Amino acid sequence: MSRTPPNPPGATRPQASSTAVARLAGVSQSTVSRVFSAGAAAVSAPVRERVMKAAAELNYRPNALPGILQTGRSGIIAVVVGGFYNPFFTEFLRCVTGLLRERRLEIMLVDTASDDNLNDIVGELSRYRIDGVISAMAIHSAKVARKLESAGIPIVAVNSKRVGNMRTVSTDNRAAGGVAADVLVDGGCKRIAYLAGRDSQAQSERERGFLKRLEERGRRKPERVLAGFSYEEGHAAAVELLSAGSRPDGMFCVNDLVALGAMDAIRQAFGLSVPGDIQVVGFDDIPMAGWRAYELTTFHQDMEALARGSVELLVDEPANPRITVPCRLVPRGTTRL
Amino acid sequence: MSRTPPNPPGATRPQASSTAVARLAGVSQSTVSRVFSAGAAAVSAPVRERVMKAAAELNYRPNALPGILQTGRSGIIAVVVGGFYNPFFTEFLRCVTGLLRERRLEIMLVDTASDDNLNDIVGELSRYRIDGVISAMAIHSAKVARKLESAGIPIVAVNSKRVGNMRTVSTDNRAAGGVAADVLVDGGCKRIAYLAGRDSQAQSERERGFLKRLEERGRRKPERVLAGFSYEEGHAAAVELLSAGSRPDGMFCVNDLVALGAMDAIRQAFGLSVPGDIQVVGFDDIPMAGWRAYELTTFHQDMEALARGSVELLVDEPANPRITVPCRLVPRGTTRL
DNA sequence: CGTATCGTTGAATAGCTATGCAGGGGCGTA
DNA sequence: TACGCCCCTGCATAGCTATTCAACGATACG
Repeated sequence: MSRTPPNPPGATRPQASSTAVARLAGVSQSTVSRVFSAGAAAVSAPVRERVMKAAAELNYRPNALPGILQTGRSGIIAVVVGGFYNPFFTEFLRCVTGLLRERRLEIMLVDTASDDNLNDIVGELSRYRIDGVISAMAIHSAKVARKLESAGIPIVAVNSKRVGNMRTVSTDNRAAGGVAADVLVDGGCKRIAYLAGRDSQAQSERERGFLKRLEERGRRKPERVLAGFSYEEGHAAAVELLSAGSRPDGMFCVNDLVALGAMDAIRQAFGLSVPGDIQVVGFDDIPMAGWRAYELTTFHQDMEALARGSVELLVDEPANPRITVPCRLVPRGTTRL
Repeated sequence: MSRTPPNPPGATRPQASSTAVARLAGVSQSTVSRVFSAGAAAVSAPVRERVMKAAAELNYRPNALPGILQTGRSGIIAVVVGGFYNPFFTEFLRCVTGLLRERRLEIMLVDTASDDNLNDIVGELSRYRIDGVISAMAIHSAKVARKLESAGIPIVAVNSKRVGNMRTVSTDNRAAGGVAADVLVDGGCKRIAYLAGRDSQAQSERERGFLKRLEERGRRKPERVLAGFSYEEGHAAAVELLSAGSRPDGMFCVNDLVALGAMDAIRQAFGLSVPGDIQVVGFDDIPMAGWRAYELTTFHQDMEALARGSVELLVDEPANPRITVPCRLVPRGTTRL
């Protein structure tokens, strides 16, 4: 055990280098490198064994950094999520981490809501020579996208409008909005309301499809309340809606959290029944939508497909830079259908 | 614009080096480095300006890798979470990402349930010269901890038993278990049940404190049902318990997800009332515990404190390698108190 | 005017691995 | 024996930045 200089606080113990292993094993550094290289390198059995033994003794682990320095490829993908409050994001994260790990790519996590923050972060990611970015924020910034592009970092955005050369993968929000309209109309709803999210691509597409189908079926424009994306906001929006005296008998909500908040308001604060008095449709199919207290009719976003699309778009660079993933209605207990 | 060799698919556009900037600005590479170094380096105003202009033209971003190569410190912390299903983990993740970002540390995300997987991952993290690991798995592996230690990578574990030189930060699970017993006993419960999680430090500490206090207060051992950690498992466990004919009037659940599942079983499947027929206490205080349909009495884990403790323990390396964070009862509507 | 000092800049180097190139030895074949 | 070939190993190098040391000019002071 040789003495090493004192480390700054929090420093890792200095790692053995391949040169040190080589010295101990009585071979050259190249040979050590070959032993640890993935390809079936040409190393004789006895030498290989000696190297392995020396490596074990020194606790040697190959260092990826010099390789990155030469190739410029770090094998690291940044995943940007816009707030963890929504289980939708965490489920997406779960799927993506699994897929990236299969491809032996590392995940750098970036959590941000504000744009300023993201601006700094672009610089930070460049410093580490990130190979690409998968962005699953609720609200995307065109400015940041362009900045990444100018830095030469490819980006895939989920449920986002296309900016520059950005690749996108999206749920077919518009089609689902249409189906939501069908469900409520076919279920016999006469006075329909829409609980909207803040401005985002997903939100506006869902609303567009919903409005279009309602119009096609001869209904007038539904009442619209701004709810945001959270349970509390959904609850407040429903209270506002029902307090104002309007009594809708059908509600389409921008996502499940909003829908669940609205349901609780309808039932607890107003003593009304779902689906008896008001039918409710959500979006995302987060686990809570299936909980017995809710049994929410909603749309299942195929997270597995969204995640796979993101990774393929980023890594394989297929010809078509945009993927649309269908999503399916999950009929449960909050609608008549 | 000089020609560069073709890139492999998915490669980032090659980044300009400080040497290239230096050439364009007509200065030395050292000078460019000084302009971009944080400390107020001694560079004259006109030179600085010329360098900045050249850098902007080439879209230059400093490369962190050579520095890492020399110092051995990557500025990257790995955060290991054991499954995203529990909002507890995601909330922890949110807090930790914020704190690490403040300290200008990057986050490498590792999601794993299985140990085998983790074993590979230790090697992977060494390759990137990770500065440290924050582990928030439900179930920790002593083997992995030792392997990390032998690799010289410091580790902080949350709600885990101490292994080797590992640093730990934990909620005071045992004390909280005692308070849970008080709440149920003081609330008048006569037949108390415990819905247990799978083997983990948090689980066993909560149970230990709970049992000890019940004994101190002259109650006999509560009925114990194994539930796991999820909503579905909690639901199933409660169904099992109530179907078996035993009719507890108080329940302490290893976490909120289990408690919410149990509540839905009690109410929907058996038509019983909470807290009328059965009082329920959970653990974690995830957002859903406050939802109007549940209003679950539970213990708030101070995630902010747990996260801060983790980061400080890892980065500042204080004398005491273990931190215990108190947690507080949040009385809501599922108990009489 | 001589010297010390300071501010600014350049040259050289360390940090570690993968890889191309060359050399050495062994073996088979003519 | 001579030659060619293959297998294995070592040598040298690129990749980029921060930092140390030296050098240079200018300024200030005695």
